[in-house]
Order: sequence, then C-alpha cells, then structure tokens
Amino acid sequence: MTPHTYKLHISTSALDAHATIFSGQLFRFTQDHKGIIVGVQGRNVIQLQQTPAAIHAQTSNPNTKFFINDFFALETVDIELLAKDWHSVPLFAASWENQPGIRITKQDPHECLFAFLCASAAPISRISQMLNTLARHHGTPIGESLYAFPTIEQLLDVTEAELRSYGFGFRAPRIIAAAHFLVANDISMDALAGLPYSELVATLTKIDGCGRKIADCIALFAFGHHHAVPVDTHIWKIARNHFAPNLADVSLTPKNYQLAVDAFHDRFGDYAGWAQQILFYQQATRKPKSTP
DNA sequence: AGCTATAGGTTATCC
DNA sequence: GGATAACCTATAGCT
Repeated sequence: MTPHTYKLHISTSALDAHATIFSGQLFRFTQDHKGIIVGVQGRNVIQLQQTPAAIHAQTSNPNTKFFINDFFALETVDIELLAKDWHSVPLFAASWENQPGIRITKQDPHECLFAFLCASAAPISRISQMLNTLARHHGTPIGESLYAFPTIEQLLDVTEAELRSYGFGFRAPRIIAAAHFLVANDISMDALAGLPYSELVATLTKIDGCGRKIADCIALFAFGHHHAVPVDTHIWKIARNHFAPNLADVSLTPKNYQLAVDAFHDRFGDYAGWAQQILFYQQATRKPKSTP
C-alpha cells in the first residue's frame, strides 16, 4: 500500500485512540510493542500512533484526513462538551474522570454486522480470534498479515464446517444464513444506511441470531444512530443499580430492555449511545473486587 | 494441572 | 407476557 499520513492535533481527552479502539466496539485491531495501533476498515489499512497532543495517522486511503475524521466522527460529535453536561450523573463523572476520550467509531457496516453476529455470549478475545481466523482464510490480503473482512461473495463460499473449525460454535450457521439473507433480499449496506433507526432494527432482527442488543450495536457502531443503547449484561447491571431501581428485581425481557434504554435517554439524551460506551468500558474493565 | 464459571445473547419451549 | 434451558468453546480464575 502507499501510505498517506495525517497529523491530527487532538487531546487524549477528546480522543483516546487506544481506549476507544479497545473498548469492545472493534475486534480486529492490534497494538504493537511500540504502541502503534493497526487495523482494517473495508479495504483500508489504518495505523495510529498517539502522543499527548496529536495522533499520527497513516491509511491506505488517499484522503487520510477525511477518513480519520469520519472514522472517529470528529466533525459530528463534541464528546468533551457532552461529557461536561453529563457530569451531573455521578457514575458518568467518575467513569469519565477515570478514562476520558472514549468515542464511538463509525465502522465499516459490512464487517460490523457480521462481527456482532459473532458476539453472542463470547468474550472479546474469542470474538477477535473468530473474526481474524475467518478473515485470514477467506478475506483478501491487504497488508502484512492483514486481511480485508470477507465480502458477501467470499462469505457465500464458506461452509458451516469451516466456521466450526475456526471456533464459531453455534454461531456458524448464523453467519451463513445471514449472508444468504442479505443476498436473497437484495439488502445492501447503503440501503441499510438509508433506513431510520426503527426500520433498521426491524430489518436486522429478521436475521437469525440477531436480537435487539446486536441490532443496537450495529445501529450505533456502523450507522451513526448515536442514541442507540445496546443493553448487554454490563449495561443492564448499571441501569438497574444506578438509573432504574424499579428494574432491580426483574429480568431482561424485551419490555425491560426498553425501560433500561429509556433510563439512558432520560439522562443522556440523543447521544446516549456514547454515554453507554463510556460506562460500559468502566464496568467491563473494572477489577472484580473493586466495586460491587 | 484440572476444574468451573463465564463470556457485550438469542431462541425455542414451557408456563 | 415472562421464565428456563440449550446452544459452542476459549480462557480467566479458582483449587
């Protein structure tokens, strides 16, 4: 690839590249011993090195500046301003003070869809392993041990047995069915991008293995629905412990899922998804012993 | 070293 | 409507 560089002047509290990328929204990025972060989006390679005042970015895309600005939604969202507003919520204030600069990235929708289809009941390390193995075997090489995520055509050639051998388990048939579902219904990522939130979720949840939570992940991480709040086990815990005591004794049914989402919207408004990510990171990475 | 519980859930089935 | 088990398996956290 021909590298195109761009020096982005930004503070770590407006964008902490490491915390953002390894906060559980992306699964195929790595960091080397020098602290350089490398990953793939679509057919582009991204390389990032952060210093206190800047991020040195390098991509295989001719317009690295535009690419990076779009990827981190820098023009769209002023997270420091939002965080300031949200400091009236004690749990948020504590999370932000501990780890500022976590943003929502705007991911390649195709990979994002399949990635989160794999995410059911799996720890991040396993999700990464599944996706990397799949890309290595069926994706197009685009750099030193870097592979584009398999296209829909490439996915149609993968068998369930192969996926199971990569460690997909019960997720294996879902991947195949999803690829066929998209092709059979002529659903493009561009078409999904044009849908309003509720229609997007309605469409995505027709895919076997994609419930509300995974649909919300895709809506938030790939399609710019900043208000989408994926309620996983950690966010559910936060909602019932801090925001909605009335949920303390109930289980996570579809109805209660929505009540948890409502609790986030009441406090964080139109960018509740961003607040969710910051709280999620705090909850998911905290030491088991520190706070109950 | 061997064991257990859990991991950013979803769905079929039962009440 | 809501509760329960089953689906796979890598791995962290125990003994």
